[in-house]
Formats: sequence, structure tokens, C-alpha cells
Amino acid sequence: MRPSSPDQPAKLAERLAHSGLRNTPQREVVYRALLGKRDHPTADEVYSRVRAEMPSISLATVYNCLETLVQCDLVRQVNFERGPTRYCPNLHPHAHFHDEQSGATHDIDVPAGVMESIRALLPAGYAAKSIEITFHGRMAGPADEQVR
Amino acid sequence: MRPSSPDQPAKLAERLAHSGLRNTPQREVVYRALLGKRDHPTADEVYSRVRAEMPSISLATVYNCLETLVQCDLVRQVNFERGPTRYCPNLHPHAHFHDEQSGATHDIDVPAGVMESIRALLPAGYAAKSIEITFHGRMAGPADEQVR
DNA sequence: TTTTTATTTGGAATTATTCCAATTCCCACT
DNA sequence: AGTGGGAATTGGAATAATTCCAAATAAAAA
Repeated sequence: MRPSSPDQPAKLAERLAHSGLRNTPQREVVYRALLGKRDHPTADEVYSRVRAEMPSISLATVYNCLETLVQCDLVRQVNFERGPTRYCPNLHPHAHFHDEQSGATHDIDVPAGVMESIRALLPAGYAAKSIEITFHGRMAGPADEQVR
Repeated sequence: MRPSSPDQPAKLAERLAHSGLRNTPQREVVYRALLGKRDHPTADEVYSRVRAEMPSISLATVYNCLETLVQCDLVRQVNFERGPTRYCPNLHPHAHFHDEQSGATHDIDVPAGVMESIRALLPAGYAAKSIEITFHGRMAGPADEQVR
């Protein structure tokens, strides 16, 4: 696994400043919670993780911070099917695989070239700022994983 | 525009029968509402369209019928961002373009080959039953539409 | 016709999220 | 250091979307 770049708290400060926003302890702790366990948590899950470190934080603040992080392009917001919004701090171009069995979501790398070929499907006059790709399916069980 | 195939009510009957479900007037009217105006309506929007024809139908039934149609693979369920689930009766492989300005959603054809090349991104052990592609962006204004 | 099973219905309950008004915090300026 | 003002946080109420539930209805099977 690629190590996360070493200066991500600094990145938070920089991006917040860039948008004229303040770097508060709540925003830091929410961002760190996302980076610490990259399993696409819901706002509620972030809330409970963050309370371990900062018991006084409120759920409304968690929502606010997540919203702020999304606006700063530090976090992507992910929705499949019904259910709560999930949050993803992976900024590399990638797709999501949603395992219907476990409910887990896995990141799937998408080469920039493929992303562009998908963008090329758009007729003239359509300008896409972002592209979301989600697979729905099941992971093969251990019996199927053998390559030979 | 390609005319919708002539026998879609029959298709409903067939798919319901295939799943051992009954072909009720409510299911028919909900399905027809989706086919009649293919603008990715929410359950509430379907509800109000359907009430014109069947004023006694309930919102719970609309939810039930939509769920049934999804299970029969007659309708796709679409989610972007927060907000209510939308329903799409287009069964051809396609992506969605979400215009942030108007909130409208447009279908974008995706050639089967491209769909397969996207599927090929999955590592061994991942089996996708469906692939969802959503563009977020803006439509160019009329000034930009000239081809020459 | 009677029995059984599926479906519909209205309303209550739940879930996720947003809103709001009242603090609290922090930065800039004196 | 002291203070004014905008930004952020907070708790709780409000809203929106959906699901749940138990009773009534409708359709199929026997």
C-alpha cells in the first residue's frame, strides 16, 4: 500500500486557508478520522470515531466539517443506493466497488486514460466536472481466488 | 428517437410472471408513468403523475411498485448526491449526466465495448453485476452549441 | 365457495440530514 | 491586554425520504 503523503494535516491547513476558512480542531479531528480508517464511513460513523478523541463534538459539527472538507476538495462524497452518504478521502482517480454481501466499499484504481475515454462519451455541449463510477456486485469467495 | 418497443406492457406481465408476482393495475400504472415521461422522476413525482389516472393509489404502494419493478429489472434506480432516489426505465447500457445547473439528468449512451473495458479494471475476485457511471457538470449554453 | 396468499392502504415510526438561534471562539484592530 | 465582529460550534427542533406495520382488499387455488 502506498503510504499516505506525510503532510496531510498541512494540506488541510493549506486548503482551508485557500478558501478563507479557519483551521479548527474539529475540522482536524474529522479529517484525521477519515484518513485513519479509509472505509467510507457515514457521518454517524465519523461522529462516533471522533468522539473517542473529542467527546464534546456535536453531530451537527461533524456534518459541517464533512461538508467543508468536500468543498475544499479534500474528501469525496459517495452515494450508492439508498442510505446515508459516505465519505472518501482518496483523491486519486478511482471507482468504487460495492460488495452487496458485506456492504463494504472498495476503491478501484482507474487509469487517467480510461477516465478520459469515458469522458469522451459525452456529446458536444456537455462539460463534466467529475465522473463517478460504481460497481455493484460480490467478491468471489476464497474458493474462487486461486489463479490456478 | 428510437420508438419504445411496442409491447412494454406485455414485458411487464412477462417479467412479473417470471418472478411469481402478480400483474396489478397499480404496477401497470406506475410502470406506464415511468415510460411516459423518462425524466428520472422521484417516487413523489411518480406518485403525483399516477394519481391523475388512479387517484386512490397510495404513496406506499408507489414505493412498493417501484421496488418491484427494480427487482424485475424493468427499472433502474439512480442516486446521486443527497436527495431522493430517482427511477429510470432505460434498460440500454447508459450513463447519467447530472446537470448541476438545472438539476436535470440526461442519459448518455455507452457502447458495450466501453462498458466492458471499464469492467476490465476490476481485479480478480471482483464480480460486478452492474456498473453505474455518473457525470456531474454543466451543459454549455446556447452560444456554445454551434458545431461551426 | 372457501381458503390461502399476495397486494394495497393509511398512518405511525425511523433515518438521515438540515435548520436555527444561542453561545463560543478566534482574529484584527486599538 | 481589551474589544468588536465574523466564523464556527452546539443542541435541539424541524424536515424530508423512506420503511414499517397491521388491517382491509383482491386475486388465485383448492
